[in-house]
Amino acid sequence: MSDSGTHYNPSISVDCVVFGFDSRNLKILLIDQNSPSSNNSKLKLPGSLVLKNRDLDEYAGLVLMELTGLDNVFLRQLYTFGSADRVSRKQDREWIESTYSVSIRRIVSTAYYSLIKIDHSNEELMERSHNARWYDVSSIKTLALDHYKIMQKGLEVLRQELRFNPIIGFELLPEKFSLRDVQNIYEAITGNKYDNRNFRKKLGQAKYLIPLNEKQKGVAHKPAILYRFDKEKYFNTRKEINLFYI
Amino acid sequence: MSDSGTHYNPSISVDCVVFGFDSRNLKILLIDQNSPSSNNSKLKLPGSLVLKNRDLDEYAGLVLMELTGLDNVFLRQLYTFGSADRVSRKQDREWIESTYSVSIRRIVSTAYYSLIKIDHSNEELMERSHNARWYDVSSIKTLALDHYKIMQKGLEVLRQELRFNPIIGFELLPEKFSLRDVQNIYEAITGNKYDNRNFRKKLGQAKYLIPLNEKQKGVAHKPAILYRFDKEKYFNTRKEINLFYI
DNA sequence: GAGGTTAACGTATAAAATACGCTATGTCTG
DNA sequence: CAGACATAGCGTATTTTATACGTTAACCTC
Repeated sequence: MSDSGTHYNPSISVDCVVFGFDSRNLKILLIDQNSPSSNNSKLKLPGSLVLKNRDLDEYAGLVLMELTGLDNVFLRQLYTFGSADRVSRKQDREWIESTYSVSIRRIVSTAYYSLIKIDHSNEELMERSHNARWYDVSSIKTLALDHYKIMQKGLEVLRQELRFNPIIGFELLPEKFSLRDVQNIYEAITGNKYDNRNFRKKLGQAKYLIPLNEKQKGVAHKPAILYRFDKEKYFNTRKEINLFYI
Repeated sequence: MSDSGTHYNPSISVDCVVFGFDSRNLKILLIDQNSPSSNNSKLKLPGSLVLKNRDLDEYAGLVLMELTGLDNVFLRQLYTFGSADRVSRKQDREWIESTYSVSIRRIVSTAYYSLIKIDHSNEELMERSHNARWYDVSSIKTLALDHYKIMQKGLEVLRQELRFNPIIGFELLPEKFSLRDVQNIYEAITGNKYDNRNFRKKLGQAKYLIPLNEKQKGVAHKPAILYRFDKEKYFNTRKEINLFYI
């Protein structure tokens, strides 16, 4: 975010773990921190120091809006990373100080995670204006600062959330999708494999999946019927979960 | 925490939602903010501004340690509250500024929740040195600052966590407990009622509940066998949860 | 020792999860 | 254009888990 340095709180930041899905693999939106002043190229999460008079949650939304151009996306708080030494490396500190024109000491960062329909995102724009691209989550082995740890936490929470809340699967899917897409996204996030016949039997109970009069085209096998997600039906027909594990 | 004012970061604090259980009701540990300088008595969560060079998570443990004298208690991050106006009321700001001898603007507070065996806590000490007492959660209708909202978030996360993780039930129970105690704690937290016969059938499958050669005494009905919780067996016999809801 | 109260065990039924057989419908290849 | 192939889509049988509820047991109080 661009603003005069003195308005930033030099000890509070937000970072966003932005997930997407390309019908096969889970993706994450990362910024290539390459700049004239630093010669080592390193990937980082989108994020920013927080302006002094801004709500934290609201500010995370702004950061995401500026990056993707998208408003009203799924965005939730993840965890707050507050190790005293998380910005202790000289090059990290210098990068932040030159970017924001502030003198920093320690930064507590509140991380958020967001789910985005990848086909809604303007990849060219993100690349041109922020050097941001989608990466395969499984291909990422290291990130700047403690951002790898933050990404891991994002994955953990995403998996946990998916157990109770199928909606997040639909935040990542395009408007029209096949039942196989749903299974792919569940498998990509949980790491489990499901029997296709039983999986679709389970989905068949869901009243919020509306079949369209449309099929896949150009696939070298029987084309699947496409579905859409009915948000209203979802909230109306969802039964109360009254269950616990021993 | 007592320290020279200049060492506090004036924009970051921790607050703790501390839950206990008295074999019937869910309790919360609160501090009566009554002081010579303020004449209105108001309850608040235990918490503190954070010293500049301290880890956030570690610092929450210290706050709890100073309050209860207990170390190594169950303590997890809950949520970070970062509204720009959460300390906007004049009396709130003045109370904080005089307590910590710092000038504050906005405070982002990271909230934690903790589970404590109520019989391990030294109630007299907590009351004498910190004006802290256990209150019935259901009796609390309002708290200082945005602490009521924080408490609600604590309850929400506790309920969510109890679905997958029975251990938290055992963090609240004493070393020896009856199956009825377990049911009571589940009912107190979830707000659901369970059929006692089916509930204990379910518990019967749990290999980590070890029956003791000991019964309740002095109860006006058939005395229940007491059990203990075997942490090792819990982690060894716990089966993988491979389930999701549509 | 009768009555009250909760523990503890049991049985019958419904619902959900799991395993796996089989046919249908499109594209691609020779 | 016939046959291979791949995934969609439907069905059945079995096991596991949840739910509902009947019954006896062991302690207290009066």
